[in-house]
Amino acid sequence: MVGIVDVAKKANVSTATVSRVLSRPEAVAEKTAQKVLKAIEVLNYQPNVLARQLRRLETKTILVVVPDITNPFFSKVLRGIESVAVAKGYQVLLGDTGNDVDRESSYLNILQQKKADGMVLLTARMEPRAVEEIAREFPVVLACEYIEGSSLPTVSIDNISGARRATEYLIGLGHQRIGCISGPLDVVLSKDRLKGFYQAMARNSITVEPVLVQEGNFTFESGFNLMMKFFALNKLPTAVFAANDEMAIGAIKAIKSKGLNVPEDVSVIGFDDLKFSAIFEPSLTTIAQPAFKIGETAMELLMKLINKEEVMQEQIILEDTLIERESSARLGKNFSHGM
Amino acid sequence: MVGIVDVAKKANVSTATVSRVLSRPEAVAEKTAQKVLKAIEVLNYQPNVLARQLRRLETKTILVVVPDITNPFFSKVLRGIESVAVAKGYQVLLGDTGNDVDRESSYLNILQQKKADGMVLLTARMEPRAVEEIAREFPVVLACEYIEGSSLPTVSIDNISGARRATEYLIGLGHQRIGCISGPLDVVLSKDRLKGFYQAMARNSITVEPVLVQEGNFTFESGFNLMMKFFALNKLPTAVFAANDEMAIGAIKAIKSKGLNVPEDVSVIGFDDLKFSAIFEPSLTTIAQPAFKIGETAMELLMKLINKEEVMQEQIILEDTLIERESSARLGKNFSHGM
DNA sequence: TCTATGTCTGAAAGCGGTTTTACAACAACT
DNA sequence: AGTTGTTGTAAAACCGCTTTCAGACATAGA
Repeated sequence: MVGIVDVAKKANVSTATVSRVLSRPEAVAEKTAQKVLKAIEVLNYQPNVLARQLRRLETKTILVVVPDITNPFFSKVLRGIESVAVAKGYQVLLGDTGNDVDRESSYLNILQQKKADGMVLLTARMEPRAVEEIAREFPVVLACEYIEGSSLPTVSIDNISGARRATEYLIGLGHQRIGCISGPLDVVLSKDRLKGFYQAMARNSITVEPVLVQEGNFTFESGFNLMMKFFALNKLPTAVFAANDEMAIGAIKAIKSKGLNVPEDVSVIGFDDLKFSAIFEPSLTTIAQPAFKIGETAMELLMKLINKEEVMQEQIILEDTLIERESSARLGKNFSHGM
Repeated sequence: MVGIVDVAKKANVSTATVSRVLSRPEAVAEKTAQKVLKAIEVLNYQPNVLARQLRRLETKTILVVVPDITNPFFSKVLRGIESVAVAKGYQVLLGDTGNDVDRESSYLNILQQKKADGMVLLTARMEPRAVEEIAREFPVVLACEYIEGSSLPTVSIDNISGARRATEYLIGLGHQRIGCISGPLDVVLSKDRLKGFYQAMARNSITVEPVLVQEGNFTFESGFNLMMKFFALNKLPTAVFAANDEMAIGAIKAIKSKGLNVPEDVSVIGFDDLKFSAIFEPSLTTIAQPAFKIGETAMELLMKLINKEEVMQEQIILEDTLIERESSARLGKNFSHGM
């Protein structure tokens, strides 16, 4: 291992000078710098980052905790985070929890052990208190999710209004018997989307039949099964709001499996706008989240926290968009197949 | 910051003793250990990992370089890696290259700077020489891809035989005019799949029409466009082998857009077995790669290299599987719609 | 010529642990 | 009692780099 002392020796200067050439070249004479640079070149010297970090007490690394990296929505957010991280000279340490709360909180240690300068959480199911405590001491930002009643820095869309918009869109198409396949209700984000659904129904004075609201877990399978449940209960809605695209697609498959058509017999709307949602047939009407942008924004916010910059706004809400595609249609519309 | 000296002072021992209590408790008297433990407890002492790493010259971190984390195939491999990493007390640093060769090689520095103990590459488009050089000095394993003519540790399936099997499956269904939509040919993996395609054709003495072999880039769009090209050239094959599922689905969409049906008019087979491939309609016949297992195996291999264990086999080939679904059928089969 | 000012550089003290070395204390043997 | 061996602890060196502090030297001004 070639170290800074080797370079110093070779260039006939002190280690301090070598260090300065690397970090503040303007503070050292041109001629000396040349000598040092050459020695570095010849010896192929690579500074040991660990030592530098220990000295500076910073890691240039941030931790991202994800509930499921396999989920394309999260990986897109992650990419947004990564893109600005790299641009700012940071690396990202990945923590995939596999939707496991214990593993989620175990990642807090990494921060405490100074292995990362900050953290962005894409999931927040652990003890709110634990997160808040950590956040007091280290830079933390929540993305996508937030913690109820806490004012931690957060970047997300407004899930309530998004879900409300989705539901009102269906109502606008004439639907009244609208089913809802929600996400797991221990997640704030799911609660919000459900809340938005109820709000839309209430605003339009439509009574919600309790049995038409079912709790899923964001997987394709749960979407499929819960739609089948509607069939089994003989409570077929004319439209379904699913709290994410994967479940929406599951629901559509269930409808098709019963020989019915989407949107002719049942309209379906999802949430997230996965790439695949545009490809699926029928293509899925959905609420698009700016996933990449959420990631970017969250990372930018985190950078500001790390650099102790003035932050005027710690709760950032990004815009979602309703994307109309084939899976939704006006109630009772007379479909003329084949043009 | 409470440090080891504070603990030592509190417990009335030296810092060395505190350190020993933490790393080799058997080397210190029971009574002393108790005192120390209590002091640690009271002060809520957290050892500074950076300092430890600097001294031990290890990071307990591995670097994973991925071409595109958004691609569900890679994220699944990544998950496999992560699962064994966590089990062994390692963290994973993520490097997403966005398919950019420069960023790919820039990640090599992380290793040289000792920010990671080892690396697994899910992409290897950079200078083979650069990789080999790094691999001489640090533990490196390639997963999914490999480098031609090099004997670096590798975990993957046999892409040649996989592609051959896919093609021969189509041939077995009676197809002769088989089109191939390959991956980008600067990637070994793509070359191999193409090679497998040619092998299958040659073994069965079928002449390949050059125009029926087109180079895509693994995206849905390229699959769609190249299939459209077949139409435009008036060279419609009766079956198509696409080098991955995304392109296969793109091709199917193109076929459908022309008013033809899959598999009635054209059979399509893909490669990877994405989750979505089973959901898409028609569900996709494909070659399944054990993505998670590739990740696990690669990480296990890397662990052995890091621990300088004896490794009997450095090139590991895992089994792929042909999954028959709806997108492929016997040539000229008389389809009876509606059962 | 002598002092003031400024520019460069080197020595040394950390950063916060781990590990080696040395030694003290005590038990067990001749 | 004197020697040897064992065990537990403290002191100090070390990991490799950064940064402060002060000294050396050169140039400019008095």
